[in-house]
Amino acid sequence: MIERNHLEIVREVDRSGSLTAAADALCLTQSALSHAMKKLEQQLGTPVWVREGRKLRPTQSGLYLLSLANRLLPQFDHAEELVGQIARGQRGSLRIGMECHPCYQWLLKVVGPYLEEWPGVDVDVKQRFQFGGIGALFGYDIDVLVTPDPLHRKGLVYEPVFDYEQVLVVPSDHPLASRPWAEPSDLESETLITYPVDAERLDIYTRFLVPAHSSPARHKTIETTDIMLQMVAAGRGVSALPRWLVEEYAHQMPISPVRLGREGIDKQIFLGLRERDVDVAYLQSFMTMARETTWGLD
Amino acid sequence: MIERNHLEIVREVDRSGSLTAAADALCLTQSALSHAMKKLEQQLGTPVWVREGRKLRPTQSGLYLLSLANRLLPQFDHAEELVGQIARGQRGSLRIGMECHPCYQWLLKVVGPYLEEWPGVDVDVKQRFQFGGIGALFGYDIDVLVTPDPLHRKGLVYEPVFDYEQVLVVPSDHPLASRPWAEPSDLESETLITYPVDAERLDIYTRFLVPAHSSPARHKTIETTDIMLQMVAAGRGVSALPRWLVEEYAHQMPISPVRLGREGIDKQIFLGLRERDVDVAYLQSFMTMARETTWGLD
DNA sequence: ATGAATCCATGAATTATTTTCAAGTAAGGC
DNA sequence: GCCTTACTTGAAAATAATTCATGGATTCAT
Repeated sequence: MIERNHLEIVREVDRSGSLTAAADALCLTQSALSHAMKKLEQQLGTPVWVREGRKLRPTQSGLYLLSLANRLLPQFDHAEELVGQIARGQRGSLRIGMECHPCYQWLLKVVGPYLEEWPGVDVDVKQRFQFGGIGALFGYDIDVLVTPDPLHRKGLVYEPVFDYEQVLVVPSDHPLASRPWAEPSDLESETLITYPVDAERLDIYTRFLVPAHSSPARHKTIETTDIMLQMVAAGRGVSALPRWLVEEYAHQMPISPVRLGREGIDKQIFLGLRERDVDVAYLQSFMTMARETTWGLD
Repeated sequence: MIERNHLEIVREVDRSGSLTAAADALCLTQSALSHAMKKLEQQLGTPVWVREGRKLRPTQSGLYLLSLANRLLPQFDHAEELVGQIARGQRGSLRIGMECHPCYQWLLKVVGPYLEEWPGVDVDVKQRFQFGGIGALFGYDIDVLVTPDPLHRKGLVYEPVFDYEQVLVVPSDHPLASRPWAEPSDLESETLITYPVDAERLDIYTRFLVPAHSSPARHKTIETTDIMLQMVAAGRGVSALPRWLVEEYAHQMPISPVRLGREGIDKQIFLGLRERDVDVAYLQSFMTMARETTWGLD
């Protein structure tokens, strides 16, 4: 009924003062405008203008349509601008899923500069997924998954963003603190503090304790990194975290990193995303910035 | 580019969950929708949906378009509803021009009930016109003119709404108060108070004093009826006003009406409007209510 | 007054767009 | 595996928008 072009005509006639001038401005003939508005007037059941001499005077309906045009047309224009930005990958929402607890500290470093560079992108972080991180990716609950386990699935791609060593954290005055590395058996008299996730997802079990058939004296779980490290500093247990993270906290509290085994446990963090999205500019940029941020940590 | 029908499609696909269902709801074929959206996607440079199995998942652009649709489409609907009301004369603006000072009191009586009956009509009253009341009508500054002088012009129509007698107002204890009528010479010792308009527009001059070559001792002008009558009541002068108005105020203050001359001065008030507007329902109704309100005054 | 110029309306012809029709492809259910 | 469902696509048909050509009305200048 009322279409965008009708509003365009009403606005332009008001601006330029005549059908003829408006037609020029809109790159149409005066006749086209006349026909178009006549049809609209028939549908509305009221004239939009009345002829007065050789001028057009807007009727009440015309005045109302004019106000409508001035209200709606800018919204159409703005919408097209915005969709254009989305199309060019300059705008969108970046929902980041985290399957790696301590990575949250790292993520905070990446997000700050990223938000500055991509003002059109809204960032959100999710840490709990009903069907796992990969399910969340497929289900479009998230756009990027931060994970240490790049489980390959068709339609997903992974890219490593940084390597780090997973170390044991002990109080600075702990006997292990001065040892070059820890043995699994060293933990048999300790309280091990971890994030509350399945043991299969904890490297200290899968790659250190389990192969040696060891286990800690006690096992506690804590949600947040800060509290976890305060517990360690207070001598209430030991934990396993990335070396860079421990070194960062070591300035503030009496904790020390200890290598896990002679060779140490090396880990990699990957960013996974849907194959379909690899060309989206703001996602690509996130990958790049994620890799670059790493350098400052090593 | 983005047209109303595109938004309509986006909204309906979201509602019904598939192109096919949306097509049914919109009374079009599924193919038509597919073509229409494909064209839009080409213009925008981004898909609106991506196929996922045999479902469509909205992209970022699609989600944005959906929010746009939910925002703009109701405005289109509302606009059409409103224009329909304007077309049926149920909505509009009624700007009333007054060329007759005391009529303002009368107008107040009309407007109250009128506003109740026509909730869609905005009423405004104007009392000063750069090119006279008729100029204001022609210039679309007002829609109705309340005037005692129905100056005929092509394109205008007048209708009498009420008759009244213009009387002299004197303090109740004034010698003239008990006389059956006043003579022009009676005013030669009086202060005459009038509204501040040209003498040619004051009947007490044109139809009473001037024919008798009389004039009052002094002439003062006052803008407002209330103050004018308080001045009269206080014995500071006499004035000329409609009898109904004087009788109304006589309950509250010591003033009395006196006929002007043996025959009295009879006047008529007309409503003038543009011929083009005579069929507008809310204007017609105003005329009717204006006439009816009069009855209560006689 | 009269003629020229300006502006809008209108009907017919043309052009463009939208819609349908008729296959075709791909995924999901049995 | 086969049937059903849902979207695509290209071509044809239907519809709508636009232009062209013209006419009527008003204004302006002579």
